[in-house]
Amino acid sequence: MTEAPLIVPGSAGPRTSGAEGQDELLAGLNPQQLEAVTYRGPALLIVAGAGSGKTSVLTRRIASLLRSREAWPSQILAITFTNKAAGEMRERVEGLIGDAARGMWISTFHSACVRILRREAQQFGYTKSFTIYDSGDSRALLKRLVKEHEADAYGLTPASVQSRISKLKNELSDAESYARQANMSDPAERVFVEVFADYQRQLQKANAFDFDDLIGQTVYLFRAFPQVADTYRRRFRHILVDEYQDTNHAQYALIHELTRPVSGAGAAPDPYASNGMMIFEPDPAPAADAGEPGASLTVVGDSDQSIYAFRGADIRNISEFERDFPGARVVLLEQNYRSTQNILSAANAVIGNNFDRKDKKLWSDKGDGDPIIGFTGYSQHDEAQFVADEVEALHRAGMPYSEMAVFYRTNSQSRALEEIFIRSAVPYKIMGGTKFYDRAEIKDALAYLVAVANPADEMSVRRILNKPRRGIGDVTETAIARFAEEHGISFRDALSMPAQLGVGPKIQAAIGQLDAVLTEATAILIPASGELPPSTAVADGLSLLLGKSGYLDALRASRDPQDEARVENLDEFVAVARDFARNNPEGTIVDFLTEVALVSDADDLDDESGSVSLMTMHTAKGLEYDAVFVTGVEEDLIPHRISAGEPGGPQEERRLFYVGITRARKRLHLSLAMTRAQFGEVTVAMPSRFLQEIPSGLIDWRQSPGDVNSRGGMQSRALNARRQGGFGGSSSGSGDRFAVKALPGRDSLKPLSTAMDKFPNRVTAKMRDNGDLELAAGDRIRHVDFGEGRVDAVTGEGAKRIAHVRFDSAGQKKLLIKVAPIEKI
DNA sequence: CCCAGCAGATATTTT
DNA sequence: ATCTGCTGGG
Repeated sequence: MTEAPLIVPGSAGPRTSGAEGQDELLAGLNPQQLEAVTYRGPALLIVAGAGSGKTSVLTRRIASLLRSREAWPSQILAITFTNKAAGEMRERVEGLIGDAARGMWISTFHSACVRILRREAQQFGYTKSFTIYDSGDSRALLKRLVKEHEADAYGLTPASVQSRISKLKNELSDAESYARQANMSDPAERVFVEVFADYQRQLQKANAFDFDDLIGQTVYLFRAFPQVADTYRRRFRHILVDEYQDTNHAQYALIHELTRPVSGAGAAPDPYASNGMMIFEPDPAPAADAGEPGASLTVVGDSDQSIYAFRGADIRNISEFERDFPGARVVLLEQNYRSTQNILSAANAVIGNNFDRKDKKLWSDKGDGDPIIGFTGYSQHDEAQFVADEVEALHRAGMPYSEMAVFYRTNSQSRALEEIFIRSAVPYKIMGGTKFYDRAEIKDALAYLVAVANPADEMSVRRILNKPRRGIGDVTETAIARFAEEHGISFRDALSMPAQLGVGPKIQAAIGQLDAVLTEATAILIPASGELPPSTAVADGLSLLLGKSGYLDALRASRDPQDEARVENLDEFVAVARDFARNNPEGTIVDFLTEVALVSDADDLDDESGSVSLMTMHTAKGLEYDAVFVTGVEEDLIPHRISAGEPGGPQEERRLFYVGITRARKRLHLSLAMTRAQFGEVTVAMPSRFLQEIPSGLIDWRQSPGDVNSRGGMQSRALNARRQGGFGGSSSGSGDRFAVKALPGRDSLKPLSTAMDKFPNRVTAKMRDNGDLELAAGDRIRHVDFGEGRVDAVTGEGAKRIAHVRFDSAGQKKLLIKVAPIEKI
């Protein structure tokens, strides 16, 4: 990449002079930002470090294009990473220039592709009411196929097949093209190809796309139907892509297709080229009508924040941008307007350990700010308590809850935090994670809607077949499927002829009733004559389906206490549908299902709600908060254990950690726990190597790993037995709190160990080494926080012995004997 | 066909 | 620890 060209405003390439009003759009920008907003040319790469104001630059660039009349809103396509980011960008552009912004496409890759596919689906064997399969749906389908093909005999699991298919689709590969280059003498490969091909057939039959197809099939569409592609090439004159470092090959290809010159292709394409599969490396269509040049492309990215390699993000898309788009201008934004210098110094020190990156140092003129706070808990609950306490302290000091966020590496870590937050009455909300739409009852409700919207989607019809219980079991289901097969009708249509299925009268009645409900709902949701249904149709249809199917009644009649919550969830879902109607008066059931499929919980825009946000570090990308808590900063968590074996894994984890800490404006807290429960097992955790990469002077440990660690007694000897080793630490000396002096040369190439022996003897009054404490049922103990109690039982062995204690006032607890602050009395 | 009880897998990150 | 899927008795 080139270095940042220092540009004098006005010297930039061909540009239309923005009329009056441009000045305010440009106010307060630094020279690089100004260049990024005003440069006009075919291709622009904005390398934007964390917090360098790229969103502001992007929105102003769009506003500037619109205000100067260089573009109509409809000529702009802006791609963001999440729907939430899209919504925010739209709001900000509208804030700058008002209603003149209406008509722009600002959306994610997936949403944009769905819009295109819905319009063009008929071109290649789909209908516009196609279903979108989420990961769970495709997993379910693959589960069936793996079984049918007996692929498990070759070591294939639904999960592994799913991930392989996804990776291939991200490379625009399909079963056929994969088979051409695979070793087909390997039976496992053959059966994989079979499953892959069958999977694709089933999707097509169900009139469904999976997430990856949304991108890949759009690329296919553009390549197979140049005149369709031309429509969009003519339309979108300015394409802007945010988070470009996280685009995968399919997304890259899509952008490439869209930015080609209009081909003016008149040649009739073969609509069934390659049997409905994707086409590869097509010859560039000749520019017949010497028409429009390709759209202008602006991409924004930061290779230090590339954290989606696992789903095919290819960092080369950004690093080779100039090669791909000759004549591209590159602008570097390095001044950070978000964080204090302490936070940035820590971030720089950490990311500096990635060896294959271009050096880039963020700087801030905000001053040092507060030190980073470190804390080491005995357990994840202890850690969570620290976070909750600190949140409360900050709140009392005047910081709104909505300005605080807690990050973790894996979704499962949110549990402990939730428990403690509830107990501490800290208002919080979880972004992403186990989603509302993942609950069984919501999926059931969705399946009812899909059964109406897209009856070809057999999976959905099968799902609701016996929900609620109608006495329809495996035997009946197979009978229906066979009848449909024999008569060449769909599974759904077979339901309308219960008498011919050869099943008992009771079951016939049940099927007939289900068919009637679906038919009635169809009349509401999809009026025959083609007139638009009323905006309340979706909510009405949903209520009808849930009511007349007996689904709600069955839940209400149940005495399982969980079912009460399920009814509430369904009520909420109906409320979601009503909300949708209010926001989208013209919205159809298909629009509703699309939104549900693509808009995750994290996209909810109600940040005003005054709660602390909990999310994974991945979800945190693009967001910022006054105070940030990064939790679970432990080896095997961040960097995650599984990443260790993957090429580039640890480096990606480092970037992820970097993303986490650069979200903070004023206060950053790094915390970890010495023990963590996973799979019901308590494991001993070690501080993350990344902690040592932060200069010690920047972290103010409330309780350091050394404090919590035992004083090297027998307990930790086993752990110490691990080879200790140094590793090119950050140029800024690693902390003496971490006793780096005791380590061998830092240029040692040995794998880094974070064995606790790095954390010296800093025994505090609070810490104990209970390694040899013998406890038995009936013993009485005293706990620092919980007071006195009686041991009910002791389970586990050695370092993992757990005391089950009934405290006199604090109730029942399980304690890891080795580290719990307890004593026998 | 339904249910209870048990065995086994399962959690990295996301659209 | 929790969820899913299987199995055997109703």
